[in-house]
Amino acid sequence: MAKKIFIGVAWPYVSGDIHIGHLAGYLLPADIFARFHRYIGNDVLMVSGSDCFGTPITVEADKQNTTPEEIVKKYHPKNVELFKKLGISFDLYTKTDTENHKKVVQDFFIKALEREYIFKKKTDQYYSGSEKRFLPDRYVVGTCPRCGYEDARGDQCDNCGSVLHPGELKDAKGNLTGKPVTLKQTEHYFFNWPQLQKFLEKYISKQKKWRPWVMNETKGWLEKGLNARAITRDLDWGVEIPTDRIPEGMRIEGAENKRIYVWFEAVIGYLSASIEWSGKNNKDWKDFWYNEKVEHAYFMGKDNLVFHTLFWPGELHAYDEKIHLPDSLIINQFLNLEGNKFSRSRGITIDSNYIVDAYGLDPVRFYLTLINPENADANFSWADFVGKTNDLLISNLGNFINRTLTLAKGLKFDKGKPDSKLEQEVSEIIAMSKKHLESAEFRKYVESILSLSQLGNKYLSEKEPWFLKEKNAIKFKEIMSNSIFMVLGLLLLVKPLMPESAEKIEKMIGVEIGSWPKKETDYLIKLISEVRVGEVKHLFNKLEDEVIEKERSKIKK
RNA sequence: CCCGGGGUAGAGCAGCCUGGUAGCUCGCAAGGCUCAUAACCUUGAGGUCGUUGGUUCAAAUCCAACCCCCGGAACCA
Repeated sequence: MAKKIFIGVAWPYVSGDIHIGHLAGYLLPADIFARFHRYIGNDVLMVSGSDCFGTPITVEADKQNTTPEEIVKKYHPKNVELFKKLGISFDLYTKTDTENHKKVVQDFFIKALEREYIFKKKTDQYYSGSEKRFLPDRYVVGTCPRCGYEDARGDQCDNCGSVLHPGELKDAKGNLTGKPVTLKQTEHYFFNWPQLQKFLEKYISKQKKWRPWVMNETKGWLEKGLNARAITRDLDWGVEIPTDRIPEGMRIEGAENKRIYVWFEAVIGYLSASIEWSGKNNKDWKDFWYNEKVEHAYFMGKDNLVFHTLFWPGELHAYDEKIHLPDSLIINQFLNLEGNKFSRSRGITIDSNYIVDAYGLDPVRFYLTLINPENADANFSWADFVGKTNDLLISNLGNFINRTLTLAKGLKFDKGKPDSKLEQEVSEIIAMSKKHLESAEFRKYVESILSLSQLGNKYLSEKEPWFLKEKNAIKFKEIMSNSIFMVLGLLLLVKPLMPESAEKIEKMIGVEIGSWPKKETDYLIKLISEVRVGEVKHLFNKLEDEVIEKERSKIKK
């Protein structure tokens, strides 16, 4: 019955700053989803890795006066360590500069070429004589030929919105050096997107699990029509073009100075990482890629949308028509910080390492999931973080568990049924949470957890068991048994979201829930009699108001 | 310019597809309770649903125009 679930998580740039926007945007949602599926007994493969190629890496290397290789060496282990600390449960977190990845990309390239989805073409590109290299269009500025705007970019004028072609810009110069650039002919491989238009339209029409705005955006792209795009660039850092495997007539000049470009190559990491994982774990990656019963879910931010809704399915189809295509594309909007965009250079950022060290992993996981930017941009503010942590996580959830365990300390519970109305309500909340987890609606999932602890708090206030402890021990035990039932429900629900806290609860009550049971409430009811409350500790610590000012002052304006 | 998203009480959001004079959480105020991390429970105040028009007996919800914010195959989740 176990289903195979492949989870592809967007690949962060190796030198990038993994801030809480990344966490909220795709890392945490993916992890919760993965934990949930393992929990209910599915066979999960979750992969990602550091994106080692692309301009930002070479720029960073130049800045630090070193090589891209050194940058990868320096930052990749940091990412690995960070994800371990954040509890992001990758089955494999690799990187794109491995031999394996290069080989898979080259195989992929050759196959798409053989299947005639790739053609070659000569174009004019901006060339910087002073730097002796071709510049991406966006690295070129000049005067717009239409409106005269002086800061127009190589491919587009931000002032009048005109799309510009190479050569149209007047007084074109490099935006980093300010030196003039000229046009120079260069030959590249292009991916033939128009050829895939029909296929992709059909593919899109079959998707049912995408968020509405994701579908709309994708349809918008298709309606405009896809254009062929170059998949190689004049670079020296990236996956080499496998010229010796290319038929004579399809070779291009100067291929040794060109590389397969990141947007085509990075997504292939999902496949190459699966292959690497299978080699290391003695498993067959094909079970996850050539299998009717497998489900593929991808997690990323909205900037990555078309690469995954159109380009990756298109590439896969060009590679092999039998390979499994993405099913769920769980794409988030952006997280802002105190109303501003995250920006490392402007100092508007919160380092993931720091916030977890300072405030604990689970409170961060909790809050970022609560405000997950699922359908619209969300905002992280320290005031809200402190408020929600204190008022929801601690006062509502933590407090219910704490007051129940404090009252129930030392009690031995008999086998028996809880209050049937309560059982019904708990059962409904559990079913609701499960549904939200399955459909990747994580905000609603957190809300349903809170509705259970709120139910518990209400129950205790109504029943006032503290009066009965002496007067009516039987009634007292009955009420506490019901409360423990709700604590067990919370334990069940909280696991994918806050694994550390779940473990703490298990320690305190002496009971573990290894896997998500088929009949949840029946199982929980059976567990009640096994509960022995030991030492009770607070799960989370309250945050002082001073935190708000202290942290806000660190964010530069 | 174009494509997509958003604009609903002090804050964060749901409702909009399938019209019927607004809902959730937090905050705030009052009361209750004391097992609990000044927590918990109850009640209440607070909104011309971005603007302007249109359709309709009736619009946050449908239509049109406009304004503001975010993203869009450089970098960036």
